[in-house]
Amino acid sequence: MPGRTAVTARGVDAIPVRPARIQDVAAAAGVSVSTVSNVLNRPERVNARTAERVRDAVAALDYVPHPGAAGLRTGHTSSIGLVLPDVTNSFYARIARGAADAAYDHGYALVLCHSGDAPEREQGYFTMLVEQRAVGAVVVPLSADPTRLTRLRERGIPLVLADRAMPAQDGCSVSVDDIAGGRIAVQHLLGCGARDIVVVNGERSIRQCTDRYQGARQAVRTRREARLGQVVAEEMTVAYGMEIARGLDDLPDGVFCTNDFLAAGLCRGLAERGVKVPEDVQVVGYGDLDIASFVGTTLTTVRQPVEDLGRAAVEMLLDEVEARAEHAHEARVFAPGLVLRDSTLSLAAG
Amino acid sequence: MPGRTAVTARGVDAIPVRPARIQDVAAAAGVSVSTVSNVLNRPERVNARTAERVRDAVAALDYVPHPGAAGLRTGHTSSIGLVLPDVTNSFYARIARGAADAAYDHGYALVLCHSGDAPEREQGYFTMLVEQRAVGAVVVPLSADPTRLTRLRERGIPLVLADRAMPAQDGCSVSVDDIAGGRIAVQHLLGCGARDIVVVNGERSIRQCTDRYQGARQAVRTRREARLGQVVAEEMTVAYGMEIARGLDDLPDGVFCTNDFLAAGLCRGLAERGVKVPEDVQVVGYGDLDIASFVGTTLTTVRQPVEDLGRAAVEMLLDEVEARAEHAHEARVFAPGLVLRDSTLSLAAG
DNA sequence: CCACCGGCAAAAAACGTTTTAGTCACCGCC
DNA sequence: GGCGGTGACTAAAACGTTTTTTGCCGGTGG
Repeated sequence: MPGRTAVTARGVDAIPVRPARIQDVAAAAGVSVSTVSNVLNRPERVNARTAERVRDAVAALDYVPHPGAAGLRTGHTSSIGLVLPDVTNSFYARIARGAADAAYDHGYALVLCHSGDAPEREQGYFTMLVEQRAVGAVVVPLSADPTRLTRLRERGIPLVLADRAMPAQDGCSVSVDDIAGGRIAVQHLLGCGARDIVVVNGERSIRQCTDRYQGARQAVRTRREARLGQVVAEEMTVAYGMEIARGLDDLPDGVFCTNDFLAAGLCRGLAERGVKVPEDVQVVGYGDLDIASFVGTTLTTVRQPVEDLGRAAVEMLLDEVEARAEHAHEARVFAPGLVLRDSTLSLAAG
Repeated sequence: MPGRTAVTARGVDAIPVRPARIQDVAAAAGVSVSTVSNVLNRPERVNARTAERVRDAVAALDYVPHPGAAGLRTGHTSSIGLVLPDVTNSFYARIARGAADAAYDHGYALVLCHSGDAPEREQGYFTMLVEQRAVGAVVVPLSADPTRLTRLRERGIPLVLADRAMPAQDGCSVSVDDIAGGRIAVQHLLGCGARDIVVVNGERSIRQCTDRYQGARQAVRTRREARLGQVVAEEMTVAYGMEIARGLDDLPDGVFCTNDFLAAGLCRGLAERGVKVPEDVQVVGYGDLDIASFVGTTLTTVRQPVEDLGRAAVEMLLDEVEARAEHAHEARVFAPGLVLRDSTLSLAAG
């Protein structure tokens, strides 16, 4: 799709005014270059009156330091990488938002690396980050294989893994507690009176899926009379959710879908069969995607503090970058929460 | 939500091996520093055999040039800014993806600036970009007021506006042709047999909304017997879509909602009233959000080539950066397309 | 009166490149 | 044999900072 061009015009660029150097500021303030630098970086070392004069000059000339030059001298830049599979996926987008917020607060630039499910591109970004002398990176790696990350590691670029566990001696990581998530989901179903519960799950090979199921089992064990079943969908999509709804033989009274797409599909499938949600079957989803509040009967679901993940990742990274010696690696795990909507009876909360 | 810490460990960082400098390469290859530089930047100037030797040394030492130092000398970096209101919004996320792809292809780093609807933060990012000496920026500005962008402009940082028109003499811009979008949406309704059509629109102050309505009018004018009405929603949300469905007095036979949220809500509201989509009323949405394929009856909608927007923006920006003198500003407009789903009868396509 | 010190400020040496202006050897030509 | 040219390389000067070292000056304790 080449697009059409509406209007064009020669670029009449303004005269590109050369930005002020530190030297100019020094001259304007009648001090030496080093004094200016000191005012900017260690104000306590310089006399208040002089500092004042220098600051005036800075303002007058609209001086901004050249980070390249500074980085050259100090050996570190102020940019960090964020590499993730797909910005378009709302889960990762939320991580990105959290990371962007934190980076902004700390004055770092966040360079967005969209690996797009292509391992070679992920690798390409890694080398770009070492080229750029990025000071660290938050990464949601494409595969669990940790050797892929060695290139960064051995170049001395600190890493924080997001949404993937990491042996804590290797570095920091942030993730959501999926066991707890599964537990609160099923606890809620039990609290709403459900006793015959089915987990509609994704592939067993996905860590998140087995964790959520494990949490569900923990919850069920607390109730003598409750039973737990499981159905595994090939893919975690709306379509498979519908299919599973059609295939359910004896209807359970509660269903925990380990993702909101499955849950949405399931609800639709049940509706087609004339089964009412939540009167006949109560449903809990997982993820609190946009879709959860849009489907026919809005979904009770488990919400993950994803922005917090991104934010924490950046902050842990910067701690490592700035503290260096005293930094202790940490695998921080966040607690999910429950969002109550129409697909459960909500007799009890939690 | 503080999160809990599972495991911690002292950071046993690998000895931070100082990266090789160009000087080391020169020594290893037995040539001067400038020769190495020439091999890397203007290979034609140096003897093939020498170049070979240098390249071997580069590989052996795993040398990567220091962009800060290079930028210091050459005066330009290789990073560009992408500032947008919200990465989490799928429209902007798709722009980001396109931009990231293009930036990656051209070897530029894309720094993500999430302005989050806060004008002062947007401004903060602008100054960050000039500090960082970014070579240019793609921006989806928060407000139409162009004076906000002057800070970048007068610092000589080229800009490409995305999703907002811009006088072409001031710079490049990319956008989607919303008039065409409105037209094809309503043309489709007409083609499906609808004659009494209502546009469910957003605030008149939003350029996109008035454009889409204008397109709708154009389409209707081609049919003598067709009539067009308009309802304006306070906000373009699912909730308002439902409300409007409830309030419709004499049902039209076709509805064009200028965004998919409205359309989804409308469908739900109609269903509550027992009105069948598409048998009684045909509905077309706009935007092809995820939601469009999830709602009860999946939505026929207008799809915008958003990734192309992002990609084109970056490419136009880099053209301006690299060509400078010969660059001609351009306001590129992309054509939307129609996605056929269940909410229209699809007697005719397009 | 001297040595020393503390508080400021300035000079100068990096940091890792790119690029300009050579240097040098060699060649062909009158 | 001198002379201009050319091809291949190098020395050295930037680029804009930060940081270490040095220097100055007035005050203070001995």
